[in-house]
Amino acid sequence: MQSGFAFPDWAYKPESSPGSRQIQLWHFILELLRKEEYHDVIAWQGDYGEFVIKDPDEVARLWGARKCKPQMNYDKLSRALRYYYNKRILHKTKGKRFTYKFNFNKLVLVNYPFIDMGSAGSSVPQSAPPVPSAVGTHFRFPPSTPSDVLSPNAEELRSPGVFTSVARRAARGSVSDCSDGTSVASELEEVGITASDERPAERAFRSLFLPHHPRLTHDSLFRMYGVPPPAPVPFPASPLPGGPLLPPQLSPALSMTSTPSSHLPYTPSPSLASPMPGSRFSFSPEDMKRYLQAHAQSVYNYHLSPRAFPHYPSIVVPQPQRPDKGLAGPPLGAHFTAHPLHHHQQPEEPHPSPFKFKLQPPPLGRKHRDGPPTSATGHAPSGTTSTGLFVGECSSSTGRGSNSLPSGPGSGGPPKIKVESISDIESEEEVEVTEISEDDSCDVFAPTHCNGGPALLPCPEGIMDHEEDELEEDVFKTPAAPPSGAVSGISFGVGMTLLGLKAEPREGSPSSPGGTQCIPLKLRFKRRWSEDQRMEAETEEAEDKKSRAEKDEPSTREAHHQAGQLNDEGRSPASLAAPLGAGQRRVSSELQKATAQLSLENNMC
DNA sequence: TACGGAACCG
DNA sequence: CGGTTCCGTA
Repeated sequence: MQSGFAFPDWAYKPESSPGSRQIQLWHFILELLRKEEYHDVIAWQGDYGEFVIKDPDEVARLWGARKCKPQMNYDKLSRALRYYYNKRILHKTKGKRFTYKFNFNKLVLVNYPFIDMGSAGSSVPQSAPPVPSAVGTHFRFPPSTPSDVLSPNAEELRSPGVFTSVARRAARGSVSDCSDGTSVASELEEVGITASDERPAERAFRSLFLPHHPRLTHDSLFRMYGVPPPAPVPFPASPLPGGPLLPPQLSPALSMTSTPSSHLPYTPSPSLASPMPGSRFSFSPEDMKRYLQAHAQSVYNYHLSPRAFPHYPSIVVPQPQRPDKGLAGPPLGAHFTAHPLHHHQQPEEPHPSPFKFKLQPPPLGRKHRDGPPTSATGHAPSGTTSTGLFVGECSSSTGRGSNSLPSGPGSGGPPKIKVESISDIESEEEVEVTEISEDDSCDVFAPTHCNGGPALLPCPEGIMDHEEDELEEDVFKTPAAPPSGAVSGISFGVGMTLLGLKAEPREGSPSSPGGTQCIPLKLRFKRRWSEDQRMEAETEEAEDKKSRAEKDEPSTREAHHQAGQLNDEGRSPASLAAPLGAGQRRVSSELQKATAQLSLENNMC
């Protein structure tokens, strides 16, 4: 058996992945945002992540088209958006009509790396959202099932990301199809076939994700995607000597962990460099990676849930390529260290790759409710759409009308208590702190064991969950800076800054085994992270708890227990609870990890 | 215009 | 789960 280091199921839930069939509203919004074509209907505005829906009806229409819900309208769409508030994916910008704000810091991109929203090139005028763009990178496609995963190859898969902006172009078409995208056809196309033109979006996505490892066989890809992989991969064959394989499990974890920070130093990120506040983030691979990482975590934390980002595996952040040393040893961690992937194509290159995207089947109407078709509510039908397509087929049966159900609470309901998290509000004053969660990587990933190798232990979900809950609010409200911060910050940038961590970690532990110079830095960062993290964790915990308290608890706890055993650093309950003491432990663990990693990496160093 | 509960759906 | 639909409220 292969070691299946597969990651636990729970780790992947394909359903919402980018490639997966159901597109999520926020994904969609992002897509629209990135396209200039739609700038008149929706566009970035103001702050980082803030966008305004200029033409609500149109947006709704587009969305409806995408989902094959002809009856969609802004009211409904907005409801959906409102649900995002709780998830913290979005916030409403108060006072401004139709204006919402993404919580990029924690979320998104992860799923849709390709979206580089703002990047658009500079083309976008002011509106350009400073959003981080495509961070495509390594996002791995989550296999549906663990079983799928399996092969080591798969691992490799995650390969380097491609950070291209491809996305942008790619995305374009996305809006359209109800019919078209649909499954069947598209699958075929994508499959490798080229599809050169159609559905750019899909392709793009796919391309992004695609692993470029040649090694991956179709099969593997196939498994991963569930779709046949595109054949040719544009990337060079594995550059890594070691072969792409490394113990997968380790690497991911490790890499995540240490990586981010460590590299930072070396790379001057443009973003940092440039003071641009809020403005855009550089698309350099490094940044992106980092960003991604960060997001990744966020995501998790976020609740976006694993699916969004399978735990570390997916991310694995490739290390930023080390500029100088080309050599790049094949550190383990890096399987994919960024190979030289060609990120090149920035401009808008279309990638030839198809992506699978399934659209959903035609809608049925809803059974119950509907009533007589109220016939159109008057959406403006046609016309506008740029891309034309859309909705062709949706069967719309729905005519929702009036059948009203009594829906009343009627009987018996057990009293539900809802607890809302009050704190949400915090956003207001919230500190922007945090963010840095990335460090979770450590914990979260703790997985070293988890995935662990050979055995796949199921990582306790709980851990994550709990942790993940949400720490996130963080930056959300940030004024404008996030991008840069985030990026750079990812590791510490933001955190530091915000937190005031400043760069100085005390380097308590003197030596690192490797002796490498690198180490120290890494360690430092780590520590820092850990600390931060802790803080966050605590905070978050508290907050969350409120809200979720009721629900989750039980399970969570259990999970924790396990967790505790497995990895200390993975915040066991205790650790969380315990402020410092635990922290130390954690640190040490981290150190170890770091060390380990270093050793791996140290080639580079 | 915006919010959010509730039921329902896939 | 992630909406969609509907609705009452503000």
